[in-house]
Amino acid sequence: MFTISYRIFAIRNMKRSLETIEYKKDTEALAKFAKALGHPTRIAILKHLENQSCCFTGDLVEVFPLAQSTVSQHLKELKNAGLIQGELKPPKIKYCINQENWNIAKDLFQSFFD
Amino acid sequence: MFTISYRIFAIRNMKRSLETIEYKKDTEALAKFAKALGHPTRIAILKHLENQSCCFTGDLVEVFPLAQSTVSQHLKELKNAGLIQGELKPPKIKYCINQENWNIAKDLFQSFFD
DNA sequence: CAAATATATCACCTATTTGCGATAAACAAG
DNA sequence: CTTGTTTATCGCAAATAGGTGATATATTTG
Repeated sequence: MFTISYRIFAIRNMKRSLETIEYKKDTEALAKFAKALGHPTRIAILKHLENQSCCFTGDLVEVFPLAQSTVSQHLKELKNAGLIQGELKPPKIKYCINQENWNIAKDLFQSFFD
Repeated sequence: MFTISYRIFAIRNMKRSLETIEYKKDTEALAKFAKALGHPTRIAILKHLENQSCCFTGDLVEVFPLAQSTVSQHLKELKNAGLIQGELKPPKIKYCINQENWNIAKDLFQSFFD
């Protein structure tokens, strides 16, 4: 088991790099959008926004059996990914789909899948 | 700051549920695919497979500056998500896109984005 | 100013992800 | 059976994600 060939292999098998990898811009962008879509709650929020066109945080808290802070967190991630945007209607915040980035994401996924 | 109204709010603001949420089948499926796509290395692997149609683990280890075990992990996740499949060509393994699930994912994303 | 309302953020905990080196496993060839 | 080749898996550490209750912030209204 601990033969010489194993040792030789082990050396060849070692870490290739410590630097962070450089990917193409499109690859990074697609991965970022996909990551934001990678949770069922966030998919459901976006579907909800597509139907309603817009809605408030409170509406979503009523729809999902989650704490308000949890819903807020998911909205934050969607906003960071650029998929939604919030418009202040004090004291509420109206969230809508960010149509510009939505189209970018749509195109990225479309061309990715041929 | 610690007024009565805060206490009343705090109670209303508490956890809504401890059970796991039930989502629609499509929502779960889309989230699962998206999660698998949520890392640039995995996007790059899939793009590579789309070009080459198929390739071995070793080919990918040469393409990416990552340890062999790391590449293997990413392949495992893509396989678990159903996006790729491995065919044994001992001692190698030839990975290809799972066309059936690929089309399912494609349709899910397409109808999600309208 | 005080109270109410709506939302965000903090501190905390647990679970998952990402990466690695080392090792195991499967098989072909000598 | 031993060696070499290729890939998977294990064990670990660091980082990130997901959820919560508590608290902060901002604004309207009395």
